[in-house]
Amino acid sequence: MIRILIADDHAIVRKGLKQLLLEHYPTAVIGEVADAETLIHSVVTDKWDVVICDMSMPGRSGLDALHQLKQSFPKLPVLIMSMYPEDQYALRVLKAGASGYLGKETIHDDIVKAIETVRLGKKFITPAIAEKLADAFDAGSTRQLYENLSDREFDVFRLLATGKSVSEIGEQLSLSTTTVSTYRTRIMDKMNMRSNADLTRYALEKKLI
Amino acid sequence: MIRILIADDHAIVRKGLKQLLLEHYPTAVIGEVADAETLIHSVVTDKWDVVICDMSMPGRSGLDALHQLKQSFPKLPVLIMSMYPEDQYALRVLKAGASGYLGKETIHDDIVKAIETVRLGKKFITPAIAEKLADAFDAGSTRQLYENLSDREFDVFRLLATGKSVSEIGEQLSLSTTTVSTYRTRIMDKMNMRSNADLTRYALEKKLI
DNA sequence: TTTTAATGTAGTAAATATTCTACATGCTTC
DNA sequence: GAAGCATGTAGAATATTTACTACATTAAAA
Repeated sequence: MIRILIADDHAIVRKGLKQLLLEHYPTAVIGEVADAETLIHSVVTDKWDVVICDMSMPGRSGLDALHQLKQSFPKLPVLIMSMYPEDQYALRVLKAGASGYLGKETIHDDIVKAIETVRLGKKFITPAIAEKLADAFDAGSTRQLYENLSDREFDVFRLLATGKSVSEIGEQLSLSTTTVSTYRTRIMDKMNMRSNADLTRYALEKKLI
Repeated sequence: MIRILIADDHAIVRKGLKQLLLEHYPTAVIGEVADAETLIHSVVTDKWDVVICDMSMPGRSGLDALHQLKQSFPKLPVLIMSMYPEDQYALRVLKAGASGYLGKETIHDDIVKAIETVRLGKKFITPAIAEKLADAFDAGSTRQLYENLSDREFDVFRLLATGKSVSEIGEQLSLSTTTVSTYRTRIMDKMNMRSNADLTRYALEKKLI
């Protein structure tokens, strides 16, 4: 008999997930919590085999909650789910100690396999994420993403994040636009991002611009 | 016996919502569709009393689908739900002919009342939205920049802000990329911006993405 | 001290995006 | 009810960006 705790602020999502889980584990005990506080509390007072936690909950974020959980219960498997298909978060989440990452798109198909995997103490990693992971891990682990950029790359990164075009940047730095474009590619590569908007978001978040 | 059609791309959300509805309407017939195409199709071939539709579905957006629906079936009540608590969208959605707007936060509590209301041909308006509505009528009130955008433009604006390229957007909305580009120009014009990064920044600030 | 990996730099060809123009429709406005 | 603007939509020509490749130079590792 498995005991699963669901943490998500949307009642509908909890309901749907619970339903889904019961179809596969008819005897399971399913707990539900709607915010990070309660999640922590529930983990302290009850015993769970797996926690499934949404990334974006009000109050302290899922990531934050994850940190706390892992500090007190390093062995409790936590699966993180998120609206964002972007596996940009995936790395962050795994680094923070999660046992797996599921986009809400795929959760329906993957959840059971994920649970089986993490119950054995293993991590559930989709191929796409595995690749990202491998790439990211041989570079320094606790460093900020942008710290891996070379000086030149960093310059370009900031200019891109503020919305400058590659040709404007080329002009400003007296470089060929293709050179700038090459930097851009390398930046995207190192930072694991796909669009300039990602750079802008990131830079805003880190207060780099 | 009520017939309700659910349109949402997340299987879990559909499942949860269905569950929820069955608790209140044990005899209800609940249909599920995962994208706008199928939604339209299903409305044409079957008869439904209410449609509950997610704003942000892949392919044509919920807003777009809503337009089409309303064109062919002006009297069919459509409830729009959205992840975003912000009632930024609410006005827009109501103007497009929706019978009500529900944030996914509150749907759990409001859905039954909403359904009962719209079945009578009335609109379901939460107090928060009512206030917005009132404000909107007050001409002097500071109109947000983005409120000057047409629906189509707004769709494109959001997608651009999240980092989608014009061609991706064209594909997603089944438009020529040049059309999307034209919208982009008009958006920049109306909002007085010059780069996609500006859009991203703005959208983040206003919590539109 | 080789060998290897990272960095700074571009060119060419291919892919994308933008500009400008155009046209049909639907709503206002006078 | 005609005139005019806002909207939804694209095509052709043009401009910009990207992918791929390449090659010194330097820094790091073996």
